[in-house]
Amino acid sequence: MSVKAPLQIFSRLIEGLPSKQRKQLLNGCEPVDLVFGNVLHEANQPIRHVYFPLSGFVSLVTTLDGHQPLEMGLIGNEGMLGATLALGIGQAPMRAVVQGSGSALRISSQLFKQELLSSPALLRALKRYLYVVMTQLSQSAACTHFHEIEPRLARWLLMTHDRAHADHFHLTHEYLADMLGVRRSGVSIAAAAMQARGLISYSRGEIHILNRAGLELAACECYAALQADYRAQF
Amino acid sequence: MSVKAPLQIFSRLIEGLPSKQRKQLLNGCEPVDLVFGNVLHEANQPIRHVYFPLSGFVSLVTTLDGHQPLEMGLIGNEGMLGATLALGIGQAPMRAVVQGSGSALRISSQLFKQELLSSPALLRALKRYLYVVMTQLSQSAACTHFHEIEPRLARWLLMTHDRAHADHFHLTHEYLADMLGVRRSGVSIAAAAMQARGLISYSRGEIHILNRAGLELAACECYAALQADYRAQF
DNA sequence: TGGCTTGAGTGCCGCAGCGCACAGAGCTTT
DNA sequence: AAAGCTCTGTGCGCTGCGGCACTCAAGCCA
Repeated sequence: MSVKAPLQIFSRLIEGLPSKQRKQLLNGCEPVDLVFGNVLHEANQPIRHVYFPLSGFVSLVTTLDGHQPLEMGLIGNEGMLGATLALGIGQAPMRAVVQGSGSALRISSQLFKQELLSSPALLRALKRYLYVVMTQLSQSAACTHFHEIEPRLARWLLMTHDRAHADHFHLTHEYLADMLGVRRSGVSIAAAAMQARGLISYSRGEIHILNRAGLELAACECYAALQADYRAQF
Repeated sequence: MSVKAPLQIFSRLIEGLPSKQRKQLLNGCEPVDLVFGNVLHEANQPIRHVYFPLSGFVSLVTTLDGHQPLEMGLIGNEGMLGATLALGIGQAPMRAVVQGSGSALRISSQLFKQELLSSPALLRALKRYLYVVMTQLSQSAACTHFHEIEPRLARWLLMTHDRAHADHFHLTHEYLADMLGVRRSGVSIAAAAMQARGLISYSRGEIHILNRAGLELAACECYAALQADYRAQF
């Protein structure tokens, strides 16, 4: 995908700013491609750029010793990467990996810090967003622990669907297994069940969302809870 | 336990402030007893008071539909309850329950907000603390998912030990099971194993730490990781 | 066209932890 | 002293999932 204008896809965080501050922020931003698999930053490493995904999306993953990674958060055009700068901390708490190719706006950390100083609305938005991220973290922690693979997979697909702005996206079972912290064949079984019910279809990594309403029924309540948390703040 | 001077136990967060700002903050604080089991605030409810535990400690728990609660964080004299006020949000992300009876300092949210405005060092400390909390959330999410009961229990006992400032504390297996999100008898088995190895002893809810070094070996690396995260900021 | 790589289906075994249930042991209450 | 409650030990059957491994199908490359 090239860096062409992402039709009608904006960063919701930026759009929420008053026009003057928005323009100034956009002034410091440059469009970039998000390429599947790229690591935007590692855990405990400095944040060089702040990203506002547009059509692409990014996932935050933690890694634990000899285990596969585990996804803790998904960031699309409803959010941003690098919000911890609002805490005055230029370090990333987790690894950020591009989950879905697409476009984003980015701005250097230094410029962004300046923007934070001159744009109170931006700071306020970031704080709210940070709060949302915290609630998301605890919600998904509990979800990961208590819920079974299939509802979690459904939730995950819904969240990805929201951020991909498309009815299909490329993701292998292997990859999904990493996100959910489970075995690859566990995903295969859950996905097959959902395909059999006509909720999705997939082939060689191409996943199509066929029945979104059905998926919502199949997902655990965490999906709705996370949405509600976001809406409560924005 | 009465509200007598908690000998030599201070709030590390407050102690880190420059003396003028510290005094002013302390001025607005009142000592209170933390009583085991008390709920200091519910999830998504307004924060009335900010607490700085001294000898007592508090745990943050999430609840999911029909499941037992699950602990997401422990707060002792190294931290505070209500840090989200630094985000300008007067709402609590999770339920806060007193885990260990003891003392704390508390201050009303309103007064605290004023302090935040007049004390830049306080604000900075809060921001750092919030960052620590975020890293803790993701670390324990992964730990809860991947690690087994025994190492998790050991980690939990260590964390409690740090915050209880005593070699023994009162906690039933039932309660521990809730914190870890597991079955009560699962805790019984893990605890019995650790008792057999001479790491702890317990009887009717009274747990004694006998061999801290051994516990550290039995714990998963998450304990060390969490400590490192905290130290990196303070 | 044939081989290679990647993604997915499937099966087998093992196990940690669940749900449940009951029994015994130690404190508390009257 | 007896009754009752709370806390812990223990057992049984079940299941979701891990580890592993093999097969097959679909693209890709030469």
